[in-house]
Amino acid sequence: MNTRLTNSYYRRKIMKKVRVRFAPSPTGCLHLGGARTALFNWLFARHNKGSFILRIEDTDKERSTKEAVDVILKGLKWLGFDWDEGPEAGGDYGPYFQAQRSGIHREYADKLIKEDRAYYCYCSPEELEAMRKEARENGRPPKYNGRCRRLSDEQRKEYEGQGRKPVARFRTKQEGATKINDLIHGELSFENSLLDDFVILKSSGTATYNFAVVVDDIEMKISHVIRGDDHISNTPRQALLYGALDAALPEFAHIPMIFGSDKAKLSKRHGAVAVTMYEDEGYLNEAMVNYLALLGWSTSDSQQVFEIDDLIKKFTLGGCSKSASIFDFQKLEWLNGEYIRKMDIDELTEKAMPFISGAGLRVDDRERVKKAVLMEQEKIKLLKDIPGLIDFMLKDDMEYDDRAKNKVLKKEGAGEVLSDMLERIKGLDDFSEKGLEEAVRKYCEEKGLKTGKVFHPLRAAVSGRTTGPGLFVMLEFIGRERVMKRIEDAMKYTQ
RNA sequence: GGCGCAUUCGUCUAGUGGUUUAGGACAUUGCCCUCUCAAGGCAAAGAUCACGGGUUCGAAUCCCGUAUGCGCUACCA
Repeated sequence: MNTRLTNSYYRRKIMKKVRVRFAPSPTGCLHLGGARTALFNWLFARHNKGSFILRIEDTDKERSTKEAVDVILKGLKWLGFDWDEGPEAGGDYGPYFQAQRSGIHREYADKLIKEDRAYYCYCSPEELEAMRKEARENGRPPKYNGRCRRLSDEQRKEYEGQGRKPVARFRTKQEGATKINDLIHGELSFENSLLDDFVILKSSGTATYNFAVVVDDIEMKISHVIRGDDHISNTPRQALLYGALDAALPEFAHIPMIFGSDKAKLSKRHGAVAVTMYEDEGYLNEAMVNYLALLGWSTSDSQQVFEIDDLIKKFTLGGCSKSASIFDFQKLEWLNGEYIRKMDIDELTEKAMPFISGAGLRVDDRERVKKAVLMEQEKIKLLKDIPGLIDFMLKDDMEYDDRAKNKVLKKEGAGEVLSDMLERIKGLDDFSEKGLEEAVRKYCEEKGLKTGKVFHPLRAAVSGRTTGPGLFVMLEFIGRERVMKRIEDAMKYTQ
């Protein structure tokens, strides 16, 4: 076999290897929008057997915190998005904290300066502000006016002498247009003349966002940039930098944003925004991932429920929509219920435990808790709901809700039914679901009563509510002694 | 202000020139099942495809305007 051919084939394979990254800035928690961006990147990587890289963009030293990094990592782990390279995972293209890459950024900037594709600018923030204000007042776009574009050595020395610290600006070419092929939006075109000489290195010596991403994406051999469409307008600037740095452009895919119910950007107002807060609310990570995938992505058969492997198998960027979507809690809850219903009872009990004990219920008899959960499984939407659904079965004392007290127990005949039931239950040989049902039905028959006339007061008396699990399983579970005591207690509400 | 992106039932969406009286899902309403609540089954209601022009025998689908929303226009990311 021809070696050269093999090499080029091999190289092409390498070049084609999918490498995507999720690059959050640790200035806040991992919210839904970020989680969804992470999800699409992760799915794309897994679908294509590529690498998913996590890079922390902490160049804004003012606002970045270590706590935020931890929260982001925790959120990603909860959702199950494992990363192949990044914090904790390591990798060959580190460091994965952008702040630690400033040396690399500066090297690239130096190269641009040397080639005169970038230059130092000594204008102060005040001067720039005045410049913009003046431009605006005269009806011109507030672009940088290029004052330091051609500085002589003397001028530069003079500024330095004044103690001015320069920024580095990219010499943006003003002719032509920059075209970007976006995998979701198609061809995007931008006039270069609308761009100004943007800053690539701040006076502190650290890179700006637009420069740092490009350098890091080149260095990390990122093949596809999948990010929120709020970055579309940044893309031409970045594309120009790729060109100046003589690097091949990655593929771009800009995914739509997620809004709250008021069509505004998601914020604190929309409730639990940190992804980890959904865990505390009793959402399942599988449901969350499934729902997030449904926001802005779909298959042509409108499938709604996806196991994670199915999602990986079916995910393509072509299935992404272009327009922003509104986060719908009701649908998330429905999906959560779907997953809870499908869940193995031992696993469900395990996940429910913290919520149950957190509500002050006794959990030492695990089998008992499990049985109680099983009885209500089909009804659970959030894990958080569980204590309220089963507490009357696990506690000795119990309260009567309004409907039970005033509607059911007050009904005519309820008192008589209850005192009869008390007698029969006392003398019942087989206090089991089956035995109870037989006895109660027999009683109805003898008395010529509709089953509802008996079942309902009995349920209300024993559970204190009008809804709940099947009556007879519930009675068996609660136990003869407590059932009898509760019936006695309930008689005081009857007329 | 300039530029960019978006616009199909309340919400998420299918749809890529004729198979569309615009399909599905959540939510809503009704019926069935049933000891209750759920779940499940069935059904209804809900979209003049943002608006206005074109192109075409024919447009939700292509083109051009307008409106609205969002984004960028920072030494934030």
